[in-house]
Amino acid sequence: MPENGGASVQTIDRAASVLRVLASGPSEGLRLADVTAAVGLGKATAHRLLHGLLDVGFVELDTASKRYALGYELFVLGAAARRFQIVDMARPALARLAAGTGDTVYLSVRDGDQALCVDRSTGHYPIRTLTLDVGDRRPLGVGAGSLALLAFQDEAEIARILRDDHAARSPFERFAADRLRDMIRITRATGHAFNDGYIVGAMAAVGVPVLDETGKAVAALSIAAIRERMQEARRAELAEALRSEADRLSRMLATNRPDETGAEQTREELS
Amino acid sequence: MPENGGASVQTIDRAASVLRVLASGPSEGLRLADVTAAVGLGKATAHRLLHGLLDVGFVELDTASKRYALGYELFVLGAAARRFQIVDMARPALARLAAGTGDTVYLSVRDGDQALCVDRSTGHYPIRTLTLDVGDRRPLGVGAGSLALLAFQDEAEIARILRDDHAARSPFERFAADRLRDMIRITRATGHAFNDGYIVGAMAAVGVPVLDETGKAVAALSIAAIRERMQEARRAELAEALRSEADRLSRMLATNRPDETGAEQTREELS
DNA sequence: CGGATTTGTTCCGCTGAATGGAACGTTTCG
DNA sequence: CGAAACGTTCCATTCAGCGGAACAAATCCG
Repeated sequence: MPENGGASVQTIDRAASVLRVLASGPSEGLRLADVTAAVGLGKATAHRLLHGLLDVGFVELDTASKRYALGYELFVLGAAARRFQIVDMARPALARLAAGTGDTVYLSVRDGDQALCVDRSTGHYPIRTLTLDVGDRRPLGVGAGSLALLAFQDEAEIARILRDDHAARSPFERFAADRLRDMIRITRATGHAFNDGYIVGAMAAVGVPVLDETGKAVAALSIAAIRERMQEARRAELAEALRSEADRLSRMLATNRPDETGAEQTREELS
Repeated sequence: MPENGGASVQTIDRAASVLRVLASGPSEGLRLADVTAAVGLGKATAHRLLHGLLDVGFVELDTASKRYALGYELFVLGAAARRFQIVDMARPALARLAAGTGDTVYLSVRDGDQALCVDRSTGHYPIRTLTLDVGDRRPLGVGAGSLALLAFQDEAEIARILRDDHAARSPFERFAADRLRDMIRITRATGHAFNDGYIVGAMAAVGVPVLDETGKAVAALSIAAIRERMQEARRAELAEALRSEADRLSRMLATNRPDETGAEQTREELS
């Protein structure tokens, strides 16, 4: 029984590959031949998949140039993935934090028992500390943002994760269950998570949760810098800056208003 | 040979149904049973599809609550459908126009040989004229926004569409090829399209193109109102307001900067 | 301009991927 | 605690998807 690549449904797997190829291609779209080459399938197969995706609106075909591109339905579905709306909402906050501190700022959300980095913004400070890429995952609890997410979950949830996820955390030796329990306590007491070089020796990071109405963390903002830039006093200031933006986001989530861009109000012209 | 519903690839069609069900459900996600009921498939089938989608990251499963929701990969793909980025960019413009005029404002993009309405904003004027829903399509040329899109395409393209798309336009008797040719000429001369009750008698609309660097229309802004609110003078004012926002959008597309939210600049805190 | 080549589309017989009924666990609820 | 609903796994059957090949259309080039 040959291992096929981890997909449980072949067609879904292949269709997803096709979509990803289109996503990474130019916005004008790709020709059938390009798609065929990139996904490594016969042209008949690629053609059939593309037209299947065309039927459901995930792909669009410019009949003149015969170029395939991602379609409107996919855009709609992406926008309907509401958990991630926070990325758009938080973009200005990340930019302000990066500009204000000079360091690298991350936005993470909880995804199952992992923290998923969904956005990043880089400040001007010359030594850049890119420990996480957008799309990267960490076990819950490992790293400042991830720890902030874990510390503000339900008690039962935390207990389960500490108990079950040993395997996932094992590559990070400083994050065993008993050490994590202490960290969670401190995080809750101070309101922010602190990672003092536990993953990469020279690097430290602060993280704060973004809470929903029920007080559960749905996202985390964090800042990473070399340890010299993370001593007591500065750390407190960073935590404070993070907290202020995180609160703003919490309020935005609660009211579901995007951001006060509406400052510029235009008066009535004709009625 | 029973008609199955128009899908050329069954699995893609079914998977798309599953995703749409998840999209229309609550953001906490849906249980397997809910999905099963909504798509009308056996639970074994629904389960397999969901796990196939899980493998490619289009769906996420909260293992504690056993709820399925749209996943991060779908969000990423949606964001990669760059043609539609303009929706986010244009939202403030639509809001300003709706507030400033009181009427209904539409954003359309070209999709093949159709105009696709991708966003709408409603003003306060009591008589609302909702001729188009978001997601609706019209043949290119039919309606103010659609006409603005058509008029600013390549010559060859326009010729082909006028020649080939009779069938698509036939439900709209006032938009035959020869009449359209005149309309296009006028639209180009004045810089805006005008639909003086050609679709729905009591309704009129103005539309302007959003041009890319090459001068081709990639989108259109339009305003619809009852004919009384669309006389000569007001029409000119509306066209002017649309034009100004459309130009702004063109510039945004060219530079690919989102919007000048960055008004509030935070000063350096520590470096 | 016409022949060669590359690209796109359709066809069709074969096959294994997807199917779904059923049986087995697991959770939920009264 | 027992019953009902829900989630997961299994497996024989079959039809959906497969892909080689033939055909058609567009593109290149001498």
